[in-house]
Amino acid sequence: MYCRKNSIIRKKILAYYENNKRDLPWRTEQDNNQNPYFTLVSEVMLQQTQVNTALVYYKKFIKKWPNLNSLAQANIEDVLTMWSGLGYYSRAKNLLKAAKIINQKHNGIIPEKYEDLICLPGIGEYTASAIVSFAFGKFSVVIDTNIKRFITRVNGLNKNDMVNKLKFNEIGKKMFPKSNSGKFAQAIMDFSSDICTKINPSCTKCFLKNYCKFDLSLEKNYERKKVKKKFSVVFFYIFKNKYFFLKKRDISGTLGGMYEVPGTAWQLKSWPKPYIKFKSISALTKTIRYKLSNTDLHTKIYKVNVKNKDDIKDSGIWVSKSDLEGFPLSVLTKKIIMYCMNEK
DNA sequence: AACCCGGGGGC
DNA sequence: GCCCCAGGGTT
Repeated sequence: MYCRKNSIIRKKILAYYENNKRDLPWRTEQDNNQNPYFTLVSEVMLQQTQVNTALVYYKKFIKKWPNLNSLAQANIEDVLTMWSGLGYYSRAKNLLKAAKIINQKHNGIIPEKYEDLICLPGIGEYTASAIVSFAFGKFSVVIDTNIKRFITRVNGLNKNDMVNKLKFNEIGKKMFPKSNSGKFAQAIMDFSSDICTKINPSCTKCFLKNYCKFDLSLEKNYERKKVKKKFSVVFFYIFKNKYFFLKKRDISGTLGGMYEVPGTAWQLKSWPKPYIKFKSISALTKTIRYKLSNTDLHTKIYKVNVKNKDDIKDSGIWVSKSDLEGFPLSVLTKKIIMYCMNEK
């Protein structure tokens, strides 16, 4: 059934986009014909990460690996080093894996079919539909949280409406334009970051205010807040002159393949064996409280000045400050190193 | 210090 | 569906 309201929304959103669209480096071609590789890299970086944060990494990444083939030849340590500080490092691993699979099974060409894309590691429903419509110009209902919020607000939905994935898709199918779905999705995202923001949306100046059933009171107390889990960890900054000791984490598991100053697991039970002997000679240097999405990390840092590098009965490497940019390090590891290096 | 933003994957 | 992922941002 033809819906006049959706037609007006489409027209106004697309017009807004023409005049206000963000100038982003992956939006290189026409709106439904973006470079598929640029789309892939940017959309993976934008998973759980906001545009301004991803931008710097995106530019560095594309400069180093300008096309899919070059990325497929890369090694994981270089990709993780590039990703250092961006977080959620399994994205980097999956992106490299996906590039290698595309090289082997798809002749180096990023597949155009949703069914092929969604089989690649790190590519889920959102990213697959984004590539399909942004790069290949096919109709696809792209659903991210901005678009969910938009659909919820325009239709005045509330928590009693039991809105789930299917419902969003159903509404989206009627709302997204048949020939410009990718452009429309990107338009809503820009609109959401500018006008239809989560907090304090600019409803009074919004060009859709007469077509929107949004009621601020409906949105209050939607989510209940989660309690962050607390963990205690100990790290050892072991140094001799300007060199300090780094250990590579096992490639599988959390932060796999990243380097760190050696430490305990998240639940502190006892000091790991190679470091027990430092217990008596080192004093607590610093406690850092480091908060992430779901965790509240209490880290204790011990600085240990060793006389001989052989004192460490553990596998690892000795590096100095100037070597650091060549290694994949998490933000917390960087903080610990910076603190210990600068502290007298 | 207390919130907010946010997609994939494993279960 | 729900939880986790070892971030970054604003107020």
